Amino acid sequence: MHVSPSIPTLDDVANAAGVSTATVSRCLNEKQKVSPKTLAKVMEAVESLGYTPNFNARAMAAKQSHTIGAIIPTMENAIFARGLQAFQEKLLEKGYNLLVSSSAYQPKLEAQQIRELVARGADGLLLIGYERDEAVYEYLARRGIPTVLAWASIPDSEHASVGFDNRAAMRLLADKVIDMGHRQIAVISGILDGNDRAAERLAGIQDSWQAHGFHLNDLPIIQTPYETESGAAAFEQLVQADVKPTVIMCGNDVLAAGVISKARDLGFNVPDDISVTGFDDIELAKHVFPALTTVHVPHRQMGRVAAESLIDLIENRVEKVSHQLDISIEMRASLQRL
Amino acid sequence: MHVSPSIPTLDDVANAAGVSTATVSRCLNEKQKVSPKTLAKVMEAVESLGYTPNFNARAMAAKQSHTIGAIIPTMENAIFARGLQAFQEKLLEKGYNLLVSSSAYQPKLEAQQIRELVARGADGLLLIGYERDEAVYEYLARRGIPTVLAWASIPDSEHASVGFDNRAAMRLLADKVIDMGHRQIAVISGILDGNDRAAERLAGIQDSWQAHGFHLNDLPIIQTPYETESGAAAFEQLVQADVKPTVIMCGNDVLAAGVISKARDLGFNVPDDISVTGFDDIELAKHVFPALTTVHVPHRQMGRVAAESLIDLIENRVEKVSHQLDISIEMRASLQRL
DNA sequence: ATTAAAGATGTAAGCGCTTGCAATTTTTTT
DNA sequence: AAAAAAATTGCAAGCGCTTACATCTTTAAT
Repeated sequence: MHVSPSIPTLDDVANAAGVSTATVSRCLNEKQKVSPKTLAKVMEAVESLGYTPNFNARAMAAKQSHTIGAIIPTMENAIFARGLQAFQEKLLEKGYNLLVSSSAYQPKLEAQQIRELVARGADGLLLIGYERDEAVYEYLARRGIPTVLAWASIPDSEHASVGFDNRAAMRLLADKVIDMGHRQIAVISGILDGNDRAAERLAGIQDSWQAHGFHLNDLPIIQTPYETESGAAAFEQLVQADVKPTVIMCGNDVLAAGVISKARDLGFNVPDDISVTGFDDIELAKHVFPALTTVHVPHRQMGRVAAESLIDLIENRVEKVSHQLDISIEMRASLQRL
Repeated sequence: MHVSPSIPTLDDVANAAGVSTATVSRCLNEKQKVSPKTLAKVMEAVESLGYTPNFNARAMAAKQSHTIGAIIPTMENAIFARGLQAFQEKLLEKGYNLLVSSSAYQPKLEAQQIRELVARGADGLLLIGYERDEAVYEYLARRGIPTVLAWASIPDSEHASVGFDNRAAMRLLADKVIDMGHRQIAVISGILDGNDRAAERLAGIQDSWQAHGFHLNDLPIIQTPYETESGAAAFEQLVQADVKPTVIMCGNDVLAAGVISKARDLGFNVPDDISVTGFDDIELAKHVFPALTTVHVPHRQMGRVAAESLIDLIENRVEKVSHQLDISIEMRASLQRL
């Protein structure tokens, strides 16, 4: 005869220890409210039964889950990995758990995942960027879910955020590129639709371009998904133009890696024949050859600060604040003076 | 006056639609048991109230969560990203959700996360590798939690698994290396303790080495964490030996990327001066220069198959099976005939 | 038209936990 | 030693949902 594996509950522990369930619950959650001897008695019962609290029941009764949800556009490339890891570490340290899902850069899917995470009782949410349907923000506000937007910063906003100014950062890099003598710039951008970071970065290049007295019509731009293959394909297309670019500025490092590989395949020497720049400074950037000139983003710091801000929001109900982090330009071999 | 944001419940919907909560529940879960007109009525109420079911309550009442937990050693490098993304996609397709956490390669932490996920009501678990405390397996068995082990395969085991033979794969690569004339092999392995994949891979090299009549004492091995920096440091150490290696075989691509970078920094030409091999064939492998010879692992397929197996286990209670996937050797420029 | 079968809906008992309040015990104060 | 205050503990009412079972309608069969 098969006895189904019965999982011990609070009741079982209470019986074993000869106390009420309320007391057991207190032993688990507010030790200071319980006498040392009962605590010992109860903990022993917990041990011997191998009791683990049922999370769903606890969340439901306590109306809080000690869980934070994060929705990132993708797990597939390293853009968010490092920041998210730091985010999680900080959360664990503070007694929270992390639920991750990925939206595949699809706003619809993101909205759905937000509902999903809220339905799961997430105490707070980490979202990437700020551009999303107003209805989503309304939903979050109505539900009273503390939310932090990361990887972007919007100081004047009604939302809490931690990130950096994508536009100013990219402009800084573009200024440098132009100062180094480049006049034929081509841009490989991520898909702009629904991705404010990509849009800001492109705008940064355009800012610089125009500030230097050039015309937007003379700035070739290709929009393509954030994948190395796409970067490679875009490069192939760009170098067939009448006026060859002397530098390719990419919306992120992943695209740039694709460009560098493809350039070599096609017989270009980077940076002698053509320079390349990226954005993010993911690990890859140091290891492609030539090493990639890029914008260094303090991912780990961003993750940590985001975690702290979010928990502040949840626990202390502090005002929403925006943290603006500093970026820096990482000059490496892929960009050369003309 | 501030009205706290009150979240609509099943009751609210039932009232609004003029039916019982049971009926609303049926509309949401088993439409076919409800008449078309009530369905319409209820759905309208759901819409207008903006109702989202409370996940915790549902999981508790139904005793199943439609949630799968996965614990991976790290999110930080790309080793697991691709497989996990595919895993998630397949799960979503089948109506399941994924909860991810990372154990930082610490068995203790992993055990804790397992309990955590089980407490959260995970219907099943995806774990990496097979080497873990027997107590963990007992716990899982007692709780009756279907579990699939991935990134490793253990055909003769009592556990369901989907993966590949790390040992045989690495041996295949080592055979190739030796066949190409290399006699001075040095190995940079991941930390063996608590990481069966790393151990198997090392064993594969040793198998080949001995099969070719060499002595284990002549095979330098450095154990180090799976990070590019560690790979670089290990390389620096290895090339200071009396007999210089002609090839460095690395436990994974991340280590190998570190080696290639460092080698260039130190003035070595890869592969003319020294060859390098990796394992995994992550994206990075194609984009380092020279491109990395490595073992190609079908990560996406592994993720998909793992998802399917796990769901089979959960829904149909089928027997545990092991899926052994085929790997292949990806010959690229970093390995050269001697 | 009568009865049986099938279909739709409602009733209510939990699922395992937390927590306000009341009851009890212990400690402190007078 | 009695009274008051403080510290422990227990009681029991939910938290929002699912589902076995009972009840009521409708449809099919005789």
